Amino acid sequence: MSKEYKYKYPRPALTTDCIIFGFDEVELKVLLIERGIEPYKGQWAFPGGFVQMDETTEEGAKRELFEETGLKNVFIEQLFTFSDVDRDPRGRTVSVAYFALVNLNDHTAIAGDDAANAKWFPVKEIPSLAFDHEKIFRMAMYRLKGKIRYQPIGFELLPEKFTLTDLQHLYELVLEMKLDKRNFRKKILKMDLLIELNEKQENVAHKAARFYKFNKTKYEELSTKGFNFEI
Amino acid sequence: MSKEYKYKYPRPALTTDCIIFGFDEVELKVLLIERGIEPYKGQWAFPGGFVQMDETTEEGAKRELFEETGLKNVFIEQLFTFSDVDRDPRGRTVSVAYFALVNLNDHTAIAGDDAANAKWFPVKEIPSLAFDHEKIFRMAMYRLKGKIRYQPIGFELLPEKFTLTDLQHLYELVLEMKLDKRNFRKKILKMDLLIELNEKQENVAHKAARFYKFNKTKYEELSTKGFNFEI
DNA sequence: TTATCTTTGTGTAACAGTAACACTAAGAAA
DNA sequence: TTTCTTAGTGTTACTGTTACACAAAGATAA
Repeated sequence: MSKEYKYKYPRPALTTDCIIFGFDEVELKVLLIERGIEPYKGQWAFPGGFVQMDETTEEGAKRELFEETGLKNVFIEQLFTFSDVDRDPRGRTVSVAYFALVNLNDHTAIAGDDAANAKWFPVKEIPSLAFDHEKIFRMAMYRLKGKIRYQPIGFELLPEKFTLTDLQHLYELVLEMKLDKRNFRKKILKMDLLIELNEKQENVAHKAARFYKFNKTKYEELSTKGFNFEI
Repeated sequence: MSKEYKYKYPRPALTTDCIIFGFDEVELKVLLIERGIEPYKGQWAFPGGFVQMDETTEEGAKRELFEETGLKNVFIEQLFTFSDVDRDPRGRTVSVAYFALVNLNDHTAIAGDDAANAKWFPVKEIPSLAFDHEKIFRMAMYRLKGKIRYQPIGFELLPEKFTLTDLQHLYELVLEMKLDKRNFRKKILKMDLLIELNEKQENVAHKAARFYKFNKTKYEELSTKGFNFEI
């Protein structure tokens, strides 16, 4: 039966949208879904859906993320709430957007590889998007760029073990600027937040680089004491 | 007639809350409203209300702000969307919180002075608050503190004309730390964003300080060219 | 009219952090 | 064994930050 829920005053529909950034050690990508129905049928959009009555918007976004990628326990953060009156032609809809960061190499079977209508797009090759999702995307990029310098969120995009060159490349990619190798290493190592592993690259046609991992526990300890991460 | 609006799926109610910071050259304050009805009757809460179908959440927050303070054209910014399932005992309610900055000296008749149930509280003397408003308040304070260093939002709290000592006091108050007078002046003047006025304090029992005003136009020009404000 | 009080307004030197820059070492492939 | 590619490392100049004290202005009180 339809039209079951009645209210004294009209209410906007409430949805979440999830901007999922993925990094495969080469490119920064976002996950888009091809819409199968009108409006905007055939166009690409961020995964998202209605907020249920028994979940917070963050839980809703995590649920969507899991449904689309099979991933749990990934970094997720509220981005912004979009509420333009005409942003959805079907009727008044307010959307709380979240952005998530995942690594594309650790997890072999992340949706988009199999799901026919989901695909990872390099952030430099985004097609035109449905609804106000281009606006949402610009904001997500801006936030990522601003945030990566002051919070150690870059590690969320890298695999557990990474080389300093990997890390530098990621920063160069996101910040869209070249960084000096020696200065970058000096700075990041001085923070003393990386654990040097007794492991090196294998099967590379040059000197093998050492692997490191991020010391999250130490970071959390330090940041309660007022330490500020900064690249 | 009631229960007029019907939907196929249940929808949370959508509200805005507005954390209005005011500065009177001595203290930093926030505007609170005493609730006249249940739930939380008699307790204090941030002004807010339901989002209408023909306005964005930001327009709704501005409308509330105008209704409570009579102020228009003040600085306002989205803070966060709060969506805990049980945050309102009357039923599922999601609230988009905004924070606003106003100066309490420029405008003589700002609500709270007359309206019996609205009052400015120094941020160090906030009573216990209704709903999840204490959580909202903590977040607003944290945001203000973080943001004032990297964006020239402090000027929104000061009158048009202010002395460098006023500005320094505001920063000391918000950042909760003492700043060195000479270094503070050097830094702020080097940015070249203040216009030195040919006007000094009057009726003060000591050497009169010069007035300055913020060059907003120049800041906006510079920030498009990549300039970053920082104290 | 002079002394006192309060706050304004200013410079310098030590120090810390940032930016610029090039070569040797390792290891695979030819 | 030579070549190729990337890893890994230090020093110097420069820039910005911190720490710090006293004379000038101007109202008020003696």
